Amino acid sequence: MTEKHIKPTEAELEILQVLWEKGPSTVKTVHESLDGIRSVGYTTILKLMQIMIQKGLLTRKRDGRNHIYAAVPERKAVQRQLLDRFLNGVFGGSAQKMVMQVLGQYRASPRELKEIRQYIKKLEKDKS
Amino acid sequence: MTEKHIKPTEAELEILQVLWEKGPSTVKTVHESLDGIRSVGYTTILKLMQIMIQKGLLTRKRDGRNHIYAAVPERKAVQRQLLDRFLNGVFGGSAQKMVMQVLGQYRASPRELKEIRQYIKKLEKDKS
DNA sequence: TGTTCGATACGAAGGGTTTCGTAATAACAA
DNA sequence: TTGTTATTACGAAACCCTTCGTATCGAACA
Repeated sequence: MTEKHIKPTEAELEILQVLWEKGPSTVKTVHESLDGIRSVGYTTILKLMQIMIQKGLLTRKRDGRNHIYAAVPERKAVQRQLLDRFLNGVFGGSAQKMVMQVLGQYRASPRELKEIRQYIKKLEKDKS
Repeated sequence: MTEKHIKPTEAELEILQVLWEKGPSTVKTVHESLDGIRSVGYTTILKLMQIMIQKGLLTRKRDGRNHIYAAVPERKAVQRQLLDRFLNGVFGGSAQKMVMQVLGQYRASPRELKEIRQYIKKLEKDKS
């Protein structure tokens, strides 16, 4: 399951998000989730999910007259890959630059900042 | 110059990177930079850069028989926009989750970690 | 069995990106 | 001026993603 090149499109990523969030679901469920955010046809989602099966991004099993779809790659794995590409493509591979930009751009709550700081301290300890 | 929707494609982003890095350049320079990384034709880059002019991503001026191209949007502005989309699309908008994943995934040097920690402290102070 | 109705399968259009071949152009040199 | 060469302009193909209309299927029920 450790696919070399996971590269979901934007629409595919939306679908994966729903499945990661809700667990294995029908097309109907996924469609209802997404249609709430942006208007999109039922068969559009269906088609996308069928394509995603061919690409190996989803699996499915029959359940009466429905299909139940499940995400194949794990959320973390996809995030890791996309992050890697993004970091290299947009920030020249500098994790530091990216982190600082994120922290400056979105004000994390004091609690979050503290947690991040502690996480860094932990990393610093683990290293030595 | 504060474009509402800056959304360079991948190829366009590569070109912008070169121009941000090297400053205003000819097609030849950009092509040589990119061709070193992945094989791509000269006229492909030329065409892309011409399209980018139409989109307002680049400007150019004549210089003898050449054109000198320059990036229009600032690096930081593009990074900010792309980061915003990425964070929302991939990490559900949680800066904290993303930062922690980045820090865990790429080991920053002790010096970088320290700098980030200090930056956070600065943020914490500014807030109060 | 035959009808109904929700779900699936499929084709094709529309839009965008990337690619490159070829034609036109302009500077420079002979 | 004319030829040579580097550069630009342009068109079109190939590819991919997204969208949806329509056809098909199949379970449930009368």
